[in-house]
Amino acid sequence: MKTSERANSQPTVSDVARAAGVSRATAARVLGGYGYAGSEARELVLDAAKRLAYQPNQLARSMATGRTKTIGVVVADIENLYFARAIRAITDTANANGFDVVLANTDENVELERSAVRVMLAKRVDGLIVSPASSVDVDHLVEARNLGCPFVLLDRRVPVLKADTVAIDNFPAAREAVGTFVRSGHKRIALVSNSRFEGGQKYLTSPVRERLEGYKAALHDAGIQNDPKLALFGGGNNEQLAQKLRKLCQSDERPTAFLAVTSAVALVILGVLRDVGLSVPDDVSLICFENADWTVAVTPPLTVIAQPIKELASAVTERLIARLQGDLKSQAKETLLSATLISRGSVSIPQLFESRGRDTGNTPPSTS
DNA sequence: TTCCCTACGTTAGGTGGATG
DNA sequence: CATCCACCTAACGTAGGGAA
Repeated sequence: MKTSERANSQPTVSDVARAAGVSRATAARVLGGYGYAGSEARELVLDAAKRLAYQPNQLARSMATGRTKTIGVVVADIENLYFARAIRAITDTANANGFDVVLANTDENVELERSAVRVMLAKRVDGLIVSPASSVDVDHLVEARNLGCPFVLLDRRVPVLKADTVAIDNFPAAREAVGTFVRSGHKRIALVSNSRFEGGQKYLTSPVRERLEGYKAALHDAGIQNDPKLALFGGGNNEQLAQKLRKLCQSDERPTAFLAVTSAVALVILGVLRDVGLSVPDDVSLICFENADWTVAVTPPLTVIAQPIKELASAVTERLIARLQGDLKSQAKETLLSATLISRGSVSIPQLFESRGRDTGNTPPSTS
């Protein structure tokens, strides 16, 4: 059956070639921008393509090349601001390099992640960008690699995979944040996360684990004994986290400072503080990871640890594209980007001190 | 039921003609 | 003979039709 005889079919290279009076191959080379083509033939082909509103058939192209020019992105939570911003930058970078993006959400669930990777492989994506839910259950990623589908890890490190990774250097960032509390005179400092903690620290995602380690290191630096009750984990449930926080805030062992591992957790903390009648920074100091827009719109504006999400996501995409464009031999590379503490107004000297101060900028609070 | 063949649209390598 | 250009065609992976 001839192409032109099929009903409802879009014009193909054959149609363009026939309309232009050249061979199929010549038309294909002009339209594909490869190989030789005379200027006269080129003009005829482009004119015919315009007349027929020709659009390349990506399915056929993929069949011939074995490439789909598609990148699969598997992240834990697309509602999370951090990932939303990352996806935006990944899409921009991918598009600029001629790639499309297919997205999957896993809700931090390894089974969903496994299934998402399977779907991506079935769709024959050229490569994957993954923010793995687990640093232990990664057999599906090993399988993807064995099937010739390269991947780069976004934000989370999984040493056992020896994979290209682009992440934030969380340890010093958390250490600096806690150090800021310490320098203001805080001794009871809590770390708050909404992660699951069953099975212990090794089951935490690497950013949370590294922030926890940075937190502990800063306490150690200051000679403050680590109180396990002050590391709070919500188990993926905001209400459960709020309950734990409420209980802690109403106890005699109430912390005077909170380090939130995400801006979403900071929102939960602010809600609880309002409920129990505590204010920031007079009663409690607060620093959170993520420079979310709302953190400057609240009173006081929050001191945050800003992460270079755009750079992170661009770097991860560029790394994958480099792999796809032939860099299959070079060793896996781990890139760590620095986070920056931005001092605003949510850290002050704890209540037990006679005088109060507040960080109003980059200068340390007065202790006079 | 199983096996083989063809169609789909494009790419890419091989071939050969025209020209200087 | 070298270079440029255009044509021809195998191959890609899968669905579906027809033959055995």
